[in-house]
Amino acid sequence: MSRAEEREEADCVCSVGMKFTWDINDPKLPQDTKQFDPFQEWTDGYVRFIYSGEDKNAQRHLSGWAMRNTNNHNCQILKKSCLGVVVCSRGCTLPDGSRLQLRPAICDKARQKQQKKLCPSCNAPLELLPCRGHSGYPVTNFWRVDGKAIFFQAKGVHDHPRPESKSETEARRSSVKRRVSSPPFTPKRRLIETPALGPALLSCVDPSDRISFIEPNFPQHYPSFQSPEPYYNPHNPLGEAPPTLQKPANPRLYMSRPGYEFQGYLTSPSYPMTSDFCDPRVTPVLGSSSSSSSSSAPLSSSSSFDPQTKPPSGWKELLKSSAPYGDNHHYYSTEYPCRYPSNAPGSPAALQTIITTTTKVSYQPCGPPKPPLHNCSSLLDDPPSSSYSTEVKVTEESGGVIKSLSFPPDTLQTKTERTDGYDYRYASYPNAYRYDDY
DNA sequence: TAATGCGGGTAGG
DNA sequence: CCTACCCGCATTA
Repeated sequence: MSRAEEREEADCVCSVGMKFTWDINDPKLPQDTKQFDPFQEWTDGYVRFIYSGEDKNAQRHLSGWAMRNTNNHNCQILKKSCLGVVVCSRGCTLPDGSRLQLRPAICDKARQKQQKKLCPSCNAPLELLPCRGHSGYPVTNFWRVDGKAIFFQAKGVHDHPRPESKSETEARRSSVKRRVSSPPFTPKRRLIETPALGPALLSCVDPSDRISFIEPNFPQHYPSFQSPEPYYNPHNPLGEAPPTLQKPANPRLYMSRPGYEFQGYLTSPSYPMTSDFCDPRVTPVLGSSSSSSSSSAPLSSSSSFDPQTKPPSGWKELLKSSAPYGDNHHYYSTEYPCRYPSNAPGSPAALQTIITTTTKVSYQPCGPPKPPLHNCSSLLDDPPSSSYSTEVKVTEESGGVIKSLSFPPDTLQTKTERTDGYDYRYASYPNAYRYDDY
């Protein structure tokens, strides 16, 4: 590594993972990592991190978001997709002014049960707000162990509030259990998911729990990475819908940007493109949809999102569950900056955010048993020592064409139009960029 | 009871 | 060839 790079490393604001140009599917991942990222509980956006293989949280593939295992038939890469968040279907406000934002149970069965419960606060049914931050599909997280490092890659921008973190949920459960075991009775209806305390409970939980994963030792080296404050402001009173594009400078945006676009991973234009960011190789192609996509004409058709057809299956349930809603669900539309991201206020690029990327995934069938697969370990068998050449990567990938589209103008309206109580949630399906196969 | 992972299998693109 | 996703199974906490 050159001296210059080292220096860059020192004052670079981006994560170690973002400094390299890699994709979770690459046969070879950066091997010369000298530094690891501190564990990030609330990753969001198209980010990459390289954690130490020793990091307990990374080992457990932890995430603040409720992520469930997804079978990608690739034993080298663990894939997880976001389940969203469970909220009160009525969007009621808890005594403390916050809103219920439960962590969806990971287990399908448990989740179904969970959804049958009622809001501990207003007794309205609970609703699962699915995540659709990745082209209308749930945000996905990928984990891969390679050498001494654990590579993490996330795709998509969560378009829903944060659920309780795992530790919060656990804390709540145990505290409830305690309460239940000691007192002779417990209001039955409170047994819901364990009630009311959505955020309220936070006050009962040891503060350390809120960020404490298994090893809370990591000082946030990258304060700009994760905001301690969820971008979704649960305290926002229902009545007053905040400025739509109000996205308070969201620190998390500052972390995910380098390196992507070149690969076709896209990066949200909303991510600051300040020059002090790392990856020097990056050549932002974002705003210029036309330039790099001469051959992508066909795709532009995808820009005509049709919430009615576009959204994946999960949607039906969505509709089903949200349809009954009345009106006071503004918060869905107004408080999810992710869906209506903005960078510089007033920036036209504001709505172009949710760009997604379809990365080619090398399907690596696992296990030798069945078909005489070439050992899927090929991925790992690569001489770990071989130095990783980002340059190589770039050239290889440059064969692809990044297609980009701008959000249709109506995206802007989605917000104001949404008065029906549910359609707003399906208004913006990006699918703006695609990675073209040669 | 759940969280997690795994992997077989399906559907749609 | 992929991706998303459903389902059951096993292990662990």
